[in-house]
Amino acid sequence: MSSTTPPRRSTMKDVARHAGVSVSTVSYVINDSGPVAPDRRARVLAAVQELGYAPNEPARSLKRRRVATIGLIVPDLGNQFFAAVAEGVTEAAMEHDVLVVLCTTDATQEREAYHTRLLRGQRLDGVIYLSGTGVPPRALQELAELHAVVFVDERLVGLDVPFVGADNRRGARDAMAHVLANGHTRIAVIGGPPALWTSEQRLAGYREALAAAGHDPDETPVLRGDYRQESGYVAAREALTAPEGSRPTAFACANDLMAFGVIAYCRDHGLRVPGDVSVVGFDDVPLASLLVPSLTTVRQPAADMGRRATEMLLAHVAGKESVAAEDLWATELQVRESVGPAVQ
Amino acid sequence: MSSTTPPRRSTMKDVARHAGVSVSTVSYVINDSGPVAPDRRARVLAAVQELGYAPNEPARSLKRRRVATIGLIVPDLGNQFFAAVAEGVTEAAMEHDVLVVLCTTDATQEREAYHTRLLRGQRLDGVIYLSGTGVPPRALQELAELHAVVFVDERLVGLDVPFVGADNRRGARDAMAHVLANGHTRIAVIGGPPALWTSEQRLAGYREALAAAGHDPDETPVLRGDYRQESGYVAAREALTAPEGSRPTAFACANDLMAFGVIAYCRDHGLRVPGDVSVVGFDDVPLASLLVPSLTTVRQPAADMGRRATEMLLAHVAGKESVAAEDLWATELQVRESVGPAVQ
DNA sequence: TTGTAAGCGTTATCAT
DNA sequence: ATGATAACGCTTACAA
Repeated sequence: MSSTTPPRRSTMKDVARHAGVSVSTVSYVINDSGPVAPDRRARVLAAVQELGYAPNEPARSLKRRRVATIGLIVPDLGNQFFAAVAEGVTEAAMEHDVLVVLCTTDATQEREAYHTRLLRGQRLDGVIYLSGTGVPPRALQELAELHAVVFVDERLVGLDVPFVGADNRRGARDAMAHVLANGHTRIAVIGGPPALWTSEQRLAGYREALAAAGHDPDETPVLRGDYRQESGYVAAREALTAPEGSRPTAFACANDLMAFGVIAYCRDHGLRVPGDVSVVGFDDVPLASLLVPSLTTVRQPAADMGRRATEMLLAHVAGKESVAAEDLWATELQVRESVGPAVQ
Repeated sequence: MSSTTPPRRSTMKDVARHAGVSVSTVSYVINDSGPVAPDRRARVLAAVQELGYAPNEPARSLKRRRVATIGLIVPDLGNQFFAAVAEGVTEAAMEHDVLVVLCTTDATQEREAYHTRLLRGQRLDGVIYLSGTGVPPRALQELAELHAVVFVDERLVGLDVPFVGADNRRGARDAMAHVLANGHTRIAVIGGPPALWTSEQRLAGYREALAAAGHDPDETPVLRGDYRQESGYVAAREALTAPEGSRPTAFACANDLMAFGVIAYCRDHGLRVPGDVSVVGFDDVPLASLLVPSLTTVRQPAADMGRRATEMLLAHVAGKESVAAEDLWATELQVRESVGPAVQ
């Protein structure tokens, strides 16, 4: 780290003096926002080079009333689905020369509230919000009034905010239909937190498929996880230590991480997948296809969703009023090894 | 998104007028930076509440010459190791009420250069830099002169910048020693890009262990990957389609992702791990323990490293000159299923 | 204890 | 085509 005293950065004034022109001329050159004679332009550019001048962004933001920065609020990057959304966001932002402020909430209301307040104070162009709790923090209402906001993946009701997500219900229906097509009758569902829209959508999809196949959805037990691996492990234990005969032969998991937990439980207890137990997940994170057995799951185009949300946000900021209120992406069932024929 | 016209945010002046005091009094209250009589303080607070006032950060930054924001440059979040570092950074930053600007480079020189330039212009308090190429962009020198910078994981030579990383050489030596202890003699190394310090350190560690066990390190073939899964897959193919008898029975992979690639190749080609082929990785990403077989690998405390780097950066910004030049973390071998006894 | 006013480094209007 | 100059919203001497 520089142990020298902070070398005072040069300002436009310095550049102007150095080039023998006025500050406005320098500004015109920097922003290409006014007519400048070729020779003077060259002089300015040379001075910029020489002094290593770079504009002071806070000053610029103050004047322009625009910061060229968006916020991204996301539960946790350890979940590759969220990581992929974040990648999509940063890539799209980069194409527009916009900075991304990253906030991770660990899916807790406290941290969601904290970051929402924090971003509220910033002059941001907008915020991409992935809720991990399903509960809008107080400040979110204000945030949404002050800035452009787009929800991604998780939809919060009661707020007039555009949404980018996947057709969760449909995806879950396909997953369950696939399990049923393999002859399973005793199926356990491992859902996400009840407060989340995605959880309920996926549950609804599972039930739809169950009903369509002539089952009574209410007879299928629903265990509640929290979308983390550990909770899948715990749920698997609960279901698989039930009285013989009522144990499920298949698990429909509301996300891949929990499905990984189920598979880990099976491995630790000598159960074969898919020999003894079949498993489907949701998300299709990169490692789903790598696992042995590879995981049958539902693909969500995470990076695309992040990119799209960013584009929507920036389009809105740019004044385009034709911003869609909703952008629902199709999911795609990925048939792999973790689902096999039912055994009795 | 708000379809109404942007509700002009109130300024300190508004609050002052509303509370019947001067702007300085408001500033004193907001920042708790001056003496204010209790009743007037209350009036100000009430006005703030009523108007929903929040300070204009760009203006504040302009005046204070400090932005309370750090930059984070990272190759890609799809690699859970980097994602974990990023989590550590955001958590530490949150504790200091500092924002994090996220930049992903996809490990390309172009994007590293782009983001370095971009951040150079911002008035940041500092930058946490994870190189994906090993090549410092032009602007990095300037960046480091202007801002506090800390390298994490990957060390770039020739720049006087503090470093937070793991003892890569030692970790690799342990990994290779473990493989050798299992009786393997034909071992293939899958290294990272030659330009990276981590690649060379790990390679050096492998060679050290080889030599210590009485092998000639030069007889061990080194295949070069790029730390991505696919390159591990390709390298495995290359090594395992070699003439019978010269095929390796074990792979030492410079990171987990490439080890996953090797395992995927084996799965696709009917080779058992660890029955036919043993594999060790490096990083211990969350999914390493989940894989079947679980991956024997070297643990790096990624989140801790991110946290520590952030603390160092902020300590430096706060003027504490006692910032260490280097912070090397111990690694820990995680013995799991993917390494077994050598077979002939 | 409170208020006045001078910047912070830009951008953009308006003369020239 | 160029250059003064007045904001932008805040912090902070300094004055009262």
